[in-house]
Amino acid sequence: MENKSLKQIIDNRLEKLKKIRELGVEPYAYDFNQTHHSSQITEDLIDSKVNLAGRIMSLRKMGKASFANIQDQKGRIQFYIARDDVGEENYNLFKLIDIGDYVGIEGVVFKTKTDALTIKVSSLTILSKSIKPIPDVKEKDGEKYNLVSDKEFRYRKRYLDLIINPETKDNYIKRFKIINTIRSFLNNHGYLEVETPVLQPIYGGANAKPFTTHHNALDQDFYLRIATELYLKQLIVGGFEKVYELSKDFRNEGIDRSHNPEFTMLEFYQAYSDYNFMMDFVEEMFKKVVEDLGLKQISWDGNTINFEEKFSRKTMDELIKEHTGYKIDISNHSDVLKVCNELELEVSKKDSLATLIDEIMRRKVEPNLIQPTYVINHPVEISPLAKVNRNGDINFTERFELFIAGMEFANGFSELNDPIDQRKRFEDQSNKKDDGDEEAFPIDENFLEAIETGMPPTAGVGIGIDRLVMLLIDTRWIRDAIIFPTLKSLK
RNA sequence: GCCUCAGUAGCUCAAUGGUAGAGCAGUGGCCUCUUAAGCCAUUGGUUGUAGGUUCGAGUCCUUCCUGGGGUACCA
Repeated sequence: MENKSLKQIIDNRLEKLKKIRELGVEPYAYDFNQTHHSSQITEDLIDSKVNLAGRIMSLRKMGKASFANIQDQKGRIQFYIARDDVGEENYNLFKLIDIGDYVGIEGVVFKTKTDALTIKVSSLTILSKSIKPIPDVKEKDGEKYNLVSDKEFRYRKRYLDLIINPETKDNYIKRFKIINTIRSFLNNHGYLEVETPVLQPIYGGANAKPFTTHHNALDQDFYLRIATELYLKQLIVGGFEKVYELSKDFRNEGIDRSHNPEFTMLEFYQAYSDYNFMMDFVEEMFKKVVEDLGLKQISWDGNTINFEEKFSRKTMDELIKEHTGYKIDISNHSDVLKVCNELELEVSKKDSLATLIDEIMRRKVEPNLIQPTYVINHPVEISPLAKVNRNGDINFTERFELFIAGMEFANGFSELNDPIDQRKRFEDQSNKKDDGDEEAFPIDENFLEAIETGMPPTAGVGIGIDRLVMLLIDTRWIRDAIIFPTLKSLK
């Protein structure tokens, strides 16, 4: 509960609220005519009349005249208010203003003796009285004081983080711009944005533990989707040729620096194309996003990443050779096992070939893929929805994963459209599940029937949007990229 | 899930096991060019929670809660 100190502050503000009403003023206004934002106030506007609105961030009261700063979406601006300019009544209202209140000001732009662009107020309107105080951050010479250091505070009360920390706001503005850029890119290429069920009777399309829920009227359990893949492909079967869905997926797994239980995923599918086409397309999309942010290269966690060069494409055996020095036949289990042991990886000889390869990739290769790199042609066992290689090498698939700065950003493939093969792959997954693999997914008969009806050759891609945002705002923490991250409730 | 660190006023931080303190914010006063405004005065604490050790616990031990950092699963 609130303790005395906070209660005292709130009581004082409630008292002021009462006094404002006694002056015949409604402290929660209905509208305000904003003619300018703080960032638009320049020397060119000196002597011009302007109306601005925003939140009071600092106050310097000096008896019969005062300075204060307001913050709007674009930044901050100082205003000057003097009793002789606004009149006794309006100045008395101003005296009841606190840090955190929203106000509207009408006035004229001028420069103070210290050359600060300032609004000389002719009339002040209170727009919203703040009852609960915001942390008062002080700033001098770019140095900030009393900044809230508690990360938990910033995550639980993101609105305060946004008020206090301009760079937090900048990061989320970037996030939402990135998402808009991606939408425009896909729309401009003839894609249709679609919606598919969040509540799914059978989960699939990825290897992950799902959230489970229950529909009362149907008396049936549903899963929150872990991926949109199986529904989007049914739309391809239905005759849509280019579709995408940009939305939340849910995975009931651990929370850490780079994982949140709900996260934003983009999946898109294009009929009559293959993974080679999609690698070009994804590359173009990434370059467009980076360009729209006004960048040619980006720095992330101390690395400089260049988006001007063509993304390289390498198979797993090429990459393993490059990063470990071992030239191995990745279809030979005992060779791969031997290399795993020599690299001191924690594996057992019972592990499948695909697991062993994956282990080498994850430990020794992927963290070193700093510049944009497509890893291509994954083992069929870990790619149950991808077509096998057209060159006849049926143990490997036409699949790619895009790595940048050691993180995976995209996963795509030539979609498996052979219904007989697809059923067999599902049965293998289902057997793994029966053997206790919690993340293998169950057989989805609806999906198989759709494929049996006939799906055109198609390529599809999934892109983790939160990761992309992390890359572009240069953070290692997904909580800096997700505006309301999942937290445990306080008891 | 495991390991580890942390939690003191609205915010930032102090306090050898020995009376819980400061700055900012708040409140009252003075102040018509201030900008971490200034000057004077002043309010505000069950030290995350529940126990224990001790003459005495913010400090040592244990439980629980929440979070941070690792790590596992994973995107």
